[in-house]
Amino acid sequence: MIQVILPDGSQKALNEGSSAADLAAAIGPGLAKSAVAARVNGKIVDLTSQLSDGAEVSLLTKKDPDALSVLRHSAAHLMADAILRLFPQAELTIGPAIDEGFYYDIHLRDGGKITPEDFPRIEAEMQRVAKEAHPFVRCQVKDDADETYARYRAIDGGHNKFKAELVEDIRGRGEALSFYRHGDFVDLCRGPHVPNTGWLQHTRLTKVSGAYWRGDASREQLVRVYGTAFFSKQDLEDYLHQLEEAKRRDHRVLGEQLSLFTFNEEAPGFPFFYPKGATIFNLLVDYMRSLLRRRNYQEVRTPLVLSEHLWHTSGHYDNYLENMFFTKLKLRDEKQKTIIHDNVQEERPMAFKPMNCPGHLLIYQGRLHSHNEFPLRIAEMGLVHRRELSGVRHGLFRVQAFTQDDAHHFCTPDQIQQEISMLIDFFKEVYGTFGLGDVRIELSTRPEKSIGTEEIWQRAESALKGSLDASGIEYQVNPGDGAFYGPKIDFHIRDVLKRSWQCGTIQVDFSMPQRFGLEYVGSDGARHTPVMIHRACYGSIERFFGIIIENYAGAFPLWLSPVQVEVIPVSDKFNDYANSLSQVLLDQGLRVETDRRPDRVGYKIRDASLQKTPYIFVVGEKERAAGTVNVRTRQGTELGAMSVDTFLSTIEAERKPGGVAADFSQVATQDRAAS
RNA sequence: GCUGACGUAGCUCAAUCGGUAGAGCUCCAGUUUUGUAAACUGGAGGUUAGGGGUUCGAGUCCCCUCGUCAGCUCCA
Repeated sequence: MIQVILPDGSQKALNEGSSAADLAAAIGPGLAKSAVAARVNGKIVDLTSQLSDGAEVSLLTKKDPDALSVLRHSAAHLMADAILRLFPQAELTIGPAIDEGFYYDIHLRDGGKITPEDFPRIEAEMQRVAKEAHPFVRCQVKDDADETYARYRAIDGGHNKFKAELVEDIRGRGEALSFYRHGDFVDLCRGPHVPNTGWLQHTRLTKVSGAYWRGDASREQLVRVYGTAFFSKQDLEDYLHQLEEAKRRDHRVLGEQLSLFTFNEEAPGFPFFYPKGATIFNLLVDYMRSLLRRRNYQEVRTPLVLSEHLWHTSGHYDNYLENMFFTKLKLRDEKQKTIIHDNVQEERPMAFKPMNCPGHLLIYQGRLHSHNEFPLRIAEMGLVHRRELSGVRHGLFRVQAFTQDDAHHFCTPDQIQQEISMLIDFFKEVYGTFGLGDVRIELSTRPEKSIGTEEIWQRAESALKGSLDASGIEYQVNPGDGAFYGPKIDFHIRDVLKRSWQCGTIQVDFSMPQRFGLEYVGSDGARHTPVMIHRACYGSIERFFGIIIENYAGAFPLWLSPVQVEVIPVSDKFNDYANSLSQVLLDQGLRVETDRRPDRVGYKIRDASLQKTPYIFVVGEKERAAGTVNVRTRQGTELGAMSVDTFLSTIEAERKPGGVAADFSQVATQDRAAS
């Protein structure tokens, strides 16, 4: 007999040689049926794996997030099986589970291809094998003569050099080769897998793209087929629905439909904001400024173009060159005016700023500072330019010029922790205003390309860590992902579709102040080097704008709506009344439009609704006579007639950033009763 | 940057095998004076992304450049 320890600390006695499946059966028939895999001493393994005496065992059911990746990994095997049957020239490489599902990288001899048109027959084949419920069988291989190994080598033609490379690597590390077989299919795999292919009924292939063997552009081009898998049909349908919902909310499409912004071939990767987009952009800035004022920030403005020399001092030239735009001169030939000399070297070559920090450092240098004015918080809505590889541009999410709500805090080392604590609360408040309360924090440490000594990095990293630990906030560590001048914490927020976006960042920097020779006079009367904290909350205002477009699906809350009220006269006889109403609202600081086009009411209402205007006033004879407005919401609810004063007082709270939606349920009846 | 797909009116899309570039929306003009998600009629709008080639003839076939999209890689 052996004893195993269950998650609740209790012990269970089992026969020698019992598997995790046996344990599940011993606990109960329900668990035996729903168990997917097991976690033994922290490692996820197959249900069929043997348990040893004293092992800590927990059984994974479909509710466990780790079970989903086991399922998806198994689905990758199933897909590879189906593809081999349908594409005889296919050679398998690797096929892992990923966040959204799984993929398999496949090499096609003779340069064939797999397209989405092939998905239905691949899926049909997968479905067929899934229904047959073949068990996944693990085999450990001892030597080349092993039958399973021979079968593996032969399964896709027998000349698969990718497999040979993988096997070589594994043997090089002195590890045993393990294989998984289901039906006729065998694949090299560490496992674990679900018990049998019958678990894989709810799979779907999603897309296909190119990839390189081992992510190396100089190696072979592979076809990467993506799919996803779920335990239940409902989960799969929910996922597919969410994909459609994300498509419906695409900020690039909504940006055009709602006349917010556009792009033009003449300036690839640089957004053009239409009046409505500029309105929202400015509202985001206004809101941020109001918060900055309350926290004693001082806003500055610094140049877009600065000398190349400065970027050498800051370290950007050595560490950020590929992302920078440099100025080039063109000059007419002095003798022959028709000749233009291109790329003329300037005496003082200049570059566009990719970051605002050097400008702020120069401002700091402008006078002598005292510790008494610390923490000194210098802010700027700074427009930065960053050269991007052509393939990575994406709407407002990835542009070549963007505005950072940037700031730099200059402080003493012992002020770091309070500054960071303040910032964490500050940023969370901002995200909450947009309904983005689900915030995740990541700490990134020293990257390969960086400036500063190891000691300085240690200090900066422990300062950040200390602040996070002191705040009692959970965070995840990303080794080697920091900025070149210092470690950082990033804020990742989840939108209504549970998608994660990186927004805010806080970076502790001991290097830059040193490089620029910054000083302050301490209480001891001596000169010291200040610490600099780089921080941005929206991150990029352009990107944040894109995020909230998708988060709200274009139906902005009242305070952010570019047009808050659309006044629609039922015919041009009531244009004067409509104009006078709109003037009243304008005087109250609302953003109003009057639709005086000679069209029918229905047409104009439809138009305003499609533009997602929060409130629509329909006015005609009745309203003019009673001096009222007839209010309709963008959801299509008719609130009935009410006075403008009633309307204004009811929406008062909703007009403020983060304000709750107005409740008209009492108002309309009151007004109706009064009239 | 790499791989693949794509680029036709301001927008969304047609155009059979290589044979006269077309529709809806938008816009403009007129009629209608309109009551809660699209009134009617007419008009304007194009070097088919740009350049080169093949052909009697190119939106369509070939090459180059630019851009867009999906990934890869990278990032705010």
